[in-house]
Amino acid sequence: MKNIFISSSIPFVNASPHLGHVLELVQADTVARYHRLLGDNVFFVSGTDENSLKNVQSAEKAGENVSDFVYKNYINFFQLKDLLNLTYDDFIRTTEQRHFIGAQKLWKACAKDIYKKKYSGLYCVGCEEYYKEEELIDGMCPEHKTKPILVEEENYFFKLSKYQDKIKKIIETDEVKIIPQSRKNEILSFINSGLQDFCISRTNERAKGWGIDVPEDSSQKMWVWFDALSNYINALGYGSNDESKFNEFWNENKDKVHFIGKGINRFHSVYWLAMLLSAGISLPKTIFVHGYITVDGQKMSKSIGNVIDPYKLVEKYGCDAVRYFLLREIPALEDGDFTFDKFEKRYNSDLADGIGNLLSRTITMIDKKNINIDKEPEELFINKNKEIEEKVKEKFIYFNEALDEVWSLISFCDKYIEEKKPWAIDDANGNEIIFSNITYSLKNISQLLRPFLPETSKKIEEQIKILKPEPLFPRI
RNA sequence: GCCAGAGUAGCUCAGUGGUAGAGCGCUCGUUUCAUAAGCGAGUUGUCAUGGGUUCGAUUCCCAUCUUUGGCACCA
Repeated sequence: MKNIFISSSIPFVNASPHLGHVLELVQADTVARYHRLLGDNVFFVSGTDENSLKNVQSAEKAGENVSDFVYKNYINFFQLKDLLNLTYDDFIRTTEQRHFIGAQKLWKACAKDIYKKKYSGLYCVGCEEYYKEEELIDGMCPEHKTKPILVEEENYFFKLSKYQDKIKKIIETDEVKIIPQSRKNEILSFINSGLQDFCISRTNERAKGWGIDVPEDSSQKMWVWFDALSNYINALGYGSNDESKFNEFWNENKDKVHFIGKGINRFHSVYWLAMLLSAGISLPKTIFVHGYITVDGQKMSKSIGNVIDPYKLVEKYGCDAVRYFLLREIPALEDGDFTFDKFEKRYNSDLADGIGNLLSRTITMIDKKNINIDKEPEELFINKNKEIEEKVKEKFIYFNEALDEVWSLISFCDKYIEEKKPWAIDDANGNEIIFSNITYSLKNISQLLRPFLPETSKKIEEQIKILKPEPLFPRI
């Protein structure tokens, strides 16, 4: 039995969750469940990033108190757990006390690499953001069409440059493994372009008083990424009175996996590693970078109005149907596309007509003909099941391919039934073997599906036990 | 602009120096245990475009186009 730490990234709470957030959570959950089934000691954590200035701006726009606004959205994210049958062991909000303590401890642990520097830039008051000269249009803010003002500010910087060679080597040698390769290449080329120190604080004024104080300098707030990344270890009690979990699952443990979206790879694969190196804390083992979900080929965005609400989707189709679509139709490490048409085709052909129908026809015949299914399965079936089991294990992390293998076993069973025509057999003996083969496979399929579709897996087991057919997925 | 990846049947993708495959969809046939499901057969492609290397390229090389991503203090 080994310890495994698994994290999802922590999304901003400036809006409700969409299908893209759910993709990552379902992927991470599937892996967490898989390892628990293998007997590993899993700690799976998710959370919300609540200190960003974006949250403050969104709250203001909505005319709400920032804390209330953030809380409301936090609830929407947290409840995804029940919605999608997720199994995090902990959920950390970055406005929690434990996170503040941990973030500040990490800052202090990096103190030798932190220094103060004057920074000047073109600042748009409307956007509350700095712009680079080349981003301006005719010297004006592209958003507000006003002339930005030259602002000078003294901020804290982190000596990222110092870690360039070290990080490069760590990534090249897969000491920290970035999956897939293309994302690793991207990071390497970024590093090769030269790492510069980065700003890790902003003035209280610019942060609107929202965020975590820089230790021993309450005139500044920590830049949101510096605090946010530490959530992973803070959830394990880093900085608290009892750091035993932190030691057990992080510092003295190798198996640590971050699930992130492609947009935040750099923060994890470069900044985070540098911060940990600086603080003398051990590094994650794997960074698993997934893609984004488009809707009918377009980016999901509020302005287009094509944002898919996971709550509505689950309400309409059910939890496992949504989990199945995300894991089967969206390639694990690339972008994928959602449309209701694709969703329903997938649902009908794989879930209703595939596993659902196979179970249904099997149970009905066993029940009607009162067939004994306790016979030893034939070698053909034992071998076939073993073969699929191994393939699923091998391809597991490429969820779509692993599920494809499970479905090939379903198809194998359907063909076998067709060939044997058990409905035309009166002889109980012949049917006993046939259905022992099939139920043996169905039980196996149920086992294989446990991490992916936990509810469905349970239902299959139950139906075989009580022999009462109940559609797993009613056809749409 | 620079760098990297991708461009193969309606869709999602696999693949190979010797004139292409899977699943889904669709059409037809067939079975009846089943959620009008299952099974079988069939269907479609200038393998992005233009050159080059080669006896021969979709597969190698070059260019072009399209597309996706990265190009730091902005998730």
